[in-house]
Amino acid sequence: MQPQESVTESLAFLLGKLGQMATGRFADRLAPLGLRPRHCAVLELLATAPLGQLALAQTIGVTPSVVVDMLDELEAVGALRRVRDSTDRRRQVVEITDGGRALALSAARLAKQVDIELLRELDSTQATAVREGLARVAAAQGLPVTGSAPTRNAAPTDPGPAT
Amino acid sequence: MQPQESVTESLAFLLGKLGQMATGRFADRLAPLGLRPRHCAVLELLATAPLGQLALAQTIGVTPSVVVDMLDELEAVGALRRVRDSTDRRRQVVEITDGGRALALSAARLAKQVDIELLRELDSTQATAVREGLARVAAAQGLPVTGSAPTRNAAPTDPGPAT
DNA sequence: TATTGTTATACTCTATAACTATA
DNA sequence: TATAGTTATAGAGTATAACAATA
Repeated sequence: MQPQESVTESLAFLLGKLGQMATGRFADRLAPLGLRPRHCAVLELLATAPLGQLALAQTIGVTPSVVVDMLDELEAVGALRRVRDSTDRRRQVVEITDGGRALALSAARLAKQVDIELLRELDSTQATAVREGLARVAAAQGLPVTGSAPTRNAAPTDPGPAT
Repeated sequence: MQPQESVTESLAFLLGKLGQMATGRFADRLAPLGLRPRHCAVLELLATAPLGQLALAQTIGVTPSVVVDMLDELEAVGALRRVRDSTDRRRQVVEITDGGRALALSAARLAKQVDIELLRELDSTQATAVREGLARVAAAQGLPVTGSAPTRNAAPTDPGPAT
């Protein structure tokens, strides 16, 4: 089932290479929009409902300070706004703007284009198998449904009793 | 064929997340050996034949200065040695040691273990489909056969008239 | 005292550019 | 002048820790 004897033929290693390549490609496409790949998870999450920053961080599986940066950048592009919560003045609720929704849509189109290029050599059966297989792997490994992956430890499934 | 409407469901994005996760897992396993994932490509390449540093850089698709660092680290672990070329004293031929071969073997075993964990939820048909599909994608995109992926542009085959 | 968001800082990975020693 | 390797530096990505305002 795993016929390779070498690291470079392993799935672990191959995924790393492909991930780097795919992210790079997508980032290039996204650049003209003023976005980077990780921003997309935020936009798509907020498209569903406004969210506080910590909840956001937890959901996409990154640390809060990273969220601050991403929100700064997205706010600079007019894709969202932070609204102080009048009930709890520590909180800021993050809301997507119409511009943000438009960006998310454009980004989704670009991602689809990249996908087509990546899958160029596969027939639709193979492509589907890869897609579904990887989705299953991601689910089994507990990757956040949406959002960028936690780099290392971080058990996002069990954030503990906090909040 | 690409039924998703969102970035976060795209293959491009998914590969990025999975790549990060897989690389992190593998790095954790490798750490006790004093290795990191990228070192493995070097070791496996050298296992075939000694090589000069520039050739090495080109083959695995990274910039020469990165090779210097990696070789320093691998030499510190006793995995290889740099031998000055007596014909052309600018060159250093890099040779793997027995220790290096042993490390490469251990690393391959660890990679295999990680693969098994990653593919835990897939039956062997699906696992094979994913493996073969991804290998095909990698080939189609021109990833270096062995070694870590070039981050972005970098046409290592044609460095151009610059310098 | 705990929590929300922020800033400051550090570490990894990778790249470019300037430098050395040879050729 | 060109090439092999090296060093110095920079940028993107992420994380931890200390801090301010508020609860």
